[in-house]
Amino acid sequence: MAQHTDQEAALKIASGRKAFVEPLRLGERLKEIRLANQWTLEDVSQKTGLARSTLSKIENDQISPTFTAVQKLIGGLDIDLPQLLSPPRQQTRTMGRRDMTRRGEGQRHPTPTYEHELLSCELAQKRMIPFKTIVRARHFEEFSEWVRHDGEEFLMVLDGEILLYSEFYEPLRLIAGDSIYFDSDMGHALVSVSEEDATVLSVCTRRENT
Amino acid sequence: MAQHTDQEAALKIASGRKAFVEPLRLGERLKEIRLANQWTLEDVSQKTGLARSTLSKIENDQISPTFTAVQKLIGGLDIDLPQLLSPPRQQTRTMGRRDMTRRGEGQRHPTPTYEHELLSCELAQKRMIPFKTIVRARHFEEFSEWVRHDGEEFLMVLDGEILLYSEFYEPLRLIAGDSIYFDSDMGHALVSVSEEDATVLSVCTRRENT
DNA sequence: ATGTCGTGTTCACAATAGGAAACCAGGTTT
DNA sequence: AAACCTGGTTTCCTATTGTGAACACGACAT
Repeated sequence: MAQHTDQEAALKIASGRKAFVEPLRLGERLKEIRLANQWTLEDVSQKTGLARSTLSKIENDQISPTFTAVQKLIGGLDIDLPQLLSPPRQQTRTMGRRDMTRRGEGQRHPTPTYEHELLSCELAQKRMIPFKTIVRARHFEEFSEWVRHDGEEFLMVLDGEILLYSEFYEPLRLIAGDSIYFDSDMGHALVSVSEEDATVLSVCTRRENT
Repeated sequence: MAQHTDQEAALKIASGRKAFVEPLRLGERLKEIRLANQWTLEDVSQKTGLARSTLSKIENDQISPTFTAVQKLIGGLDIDLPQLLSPPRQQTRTMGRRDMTRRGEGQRHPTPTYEHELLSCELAQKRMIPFKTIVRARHFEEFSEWVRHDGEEFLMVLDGEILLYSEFYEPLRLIAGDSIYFDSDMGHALVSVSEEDATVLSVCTRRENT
């Protein structure tokens, strides 16, 4: 973790959170694709409608293309985003990473209804997202709409007692030690029903990036 | 002249089924995500480092964000491209399964060193495997060899105190409330060091089907 | 009322991306 | 040699993005 430029560091501080800005060699990748297909800049220009010069600058990381430009690229070259962005298939498993979080030392992230504490957030590129939550909500009405996010979620009540509302089921009462696993794209919402605000531990699957 | 047009048409058909650039309501989608998480423009600004005004204009499709801007978005909000771009991703899975396990009602699975209790084991085809463990081992020597399994593991100490031995690190002392995330193909082993046997909650990723 | 937060939008300007043309190789042809 | 191509880079200049400040609107106080 010593490869941070000042700008990246500043960004981290400014954003207050992780901001794991991956290198994302988009230009490099584009060039790869172009050469792999033996296309010339002019060819690509024809296909995409972008100027030769623009393409050159993108490949050399001299400019950051506009999103419309990216669309023209993926449209014109008939590729898709993942293909453009996932050249670094490095992923090299088995590197033995680890990231420990002491009690209460996670990154706190308050909302009106929940108070989240993200755990192990030093580690990017992980397949699960663990976090502890203090359930501040007391009534279902406090939620403007269902909470939902792609993937699956596992949840265990650590303290207190909650009511789990979900889109397709009756509300479920859970006390400390109880746990539940569910598809998190089904709307859901938690409220505390114990005297003190309940706390739960959740683990979500991260969305697969193809 | 006509030939030129034909050529272009042929090119389109050959190279791009999606010759026309789809609308791609990126702004709309961003707003969805923002509201779904009950974030304000200012919040998102903090998280991403982009100006409030910029975000507003992006949401209202008044500008096409630069790719660096998009990166800041996905980085700051901890989402990924597909999530940002695929609003119609709904109704794919959304089957809303769930599986609840009351405290102590999981499937017990004892070993000499650990006493596992599998949670939510009614549900097949899930991406995570949650289980609670009573750590009976008291000395590292009780393990004949490293525990290791493909994927990643998240672990939180529920009661007591443990020592986490791992292949590439010094032993780590964890007490109730502490948590850790690690690549589980790295050898690991737990021993209780508190008076009573410690209990931990673990969640493992299931082996990928690739 | 008036004030003052907090949220989202709209200025006006600075920063930067996109495009046309000029430029610079290195090959061919003459 | 010089006169071409051809593919890639660089130089302008314009169009657009990105930003801070000002603005408008409500909510909620005083």
